[in-house]
Amino acid sequence: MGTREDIIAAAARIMRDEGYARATTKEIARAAGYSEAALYKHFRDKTEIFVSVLTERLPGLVPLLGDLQGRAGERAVRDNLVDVARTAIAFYAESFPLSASVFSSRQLLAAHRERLRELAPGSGPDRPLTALAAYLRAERDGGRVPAEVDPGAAAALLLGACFQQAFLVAFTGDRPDGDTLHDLAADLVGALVACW
Amino acid sequence: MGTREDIIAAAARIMRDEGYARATTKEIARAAGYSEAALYKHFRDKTEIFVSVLTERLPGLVPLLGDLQGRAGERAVRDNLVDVARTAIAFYAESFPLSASVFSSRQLLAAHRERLRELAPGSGPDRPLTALAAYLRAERDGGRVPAEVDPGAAAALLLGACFQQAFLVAFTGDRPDGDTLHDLAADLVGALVACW
DNA sequence: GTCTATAGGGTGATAGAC
DNA sequence: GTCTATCACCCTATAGAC
Repeated sequence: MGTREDIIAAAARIMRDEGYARATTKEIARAAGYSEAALYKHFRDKTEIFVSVLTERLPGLVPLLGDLQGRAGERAVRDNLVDVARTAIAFYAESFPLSASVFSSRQLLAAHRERLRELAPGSGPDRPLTALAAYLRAERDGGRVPAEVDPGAAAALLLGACFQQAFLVAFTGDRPDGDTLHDLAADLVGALVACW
Repeated sequence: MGTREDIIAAAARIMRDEGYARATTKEIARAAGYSEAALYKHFRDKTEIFVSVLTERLPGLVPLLGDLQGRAGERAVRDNLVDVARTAIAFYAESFPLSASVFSSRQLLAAHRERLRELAPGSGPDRPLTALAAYLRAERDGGRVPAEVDPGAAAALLLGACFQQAFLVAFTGDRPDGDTLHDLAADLVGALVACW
């Protein structure tokens, strides 16, 4: 692991555990085992460190969704959706505190938005939504989902619910155990596909 | 408007427009037209100002939901839900940047959570969810919603989707016009109640 | 209740040696 | 590439006069 990666890893850990406000260059440098000056040899400024954490360290929800689309038709749609919901809640719960920090300053928000578009076009926060909608469309074309279903709206309902549940988890601070998580995911999917 | 209200109003404006990081005591005092010292005559510390903004200035989504429950049966459930969705998206879009700021520091998050429970018990971020679920239960008891519907899950789907859409709006920075908002709300509700 | 002034501590970022 | 040392600034909170 190179210096740059050390720094990003340290920054990610501090931001997650202590909050963005505590993630000063001094703290990051100390945790990474380098001097503050070293930070500035690898990153233009502090914002660049933060944006790098966000774009390079977040675990992917998108990969799961991508796989899913290619395998449309292999398993029951309902089971696939429960998997998606479970993964999404866990993913959002982990990434929420970090993503939310972006809103602590307009400048930071703008920088992040800009950076995201420049180095990973089309991988913004709406990416999971479009990926899930594409999967549902594929299943619908395969006749395994009723023709009347609106893939975009259905994806928005399911992932939106996961997003908010994750917010609640992050806010209250207690993470649900595996069973609770599964039940929650199953209930949401159940309500969504009630009459499919 | 008293001094205290002036301060809260100024703080709210700065936090919304500039982000929490920019909302320093100096800025707030300047914008409110008072000295920094005056802030500390009305609030114990800066956290108390922030929490006051959050609990006293956010427009109410809950009132609408409360009214709704009392009037179950008067209008088509679907129309009521579209109203709820529209209001919820607007509400969440406005409050998201502020609420998100809570995550900038663990200490702030803890303080806010604590304060919320102490001065408005049961009005946490899950309040709209329980209120909407109660409304749906009332309609279900009245036979206007199928017996198989899970009110809690349905509420989580609809409000969750609104929450995430609001996040996307806040993230990209462009707010949708009234028509777009209405269409979005109608699509979400349509997908939810497709077979009710 | 409000002010001015300041304490006391942190901050991001840079210079220059190795 | 990394270090030590430091700058210039900004932050929250308080003291004391009016």
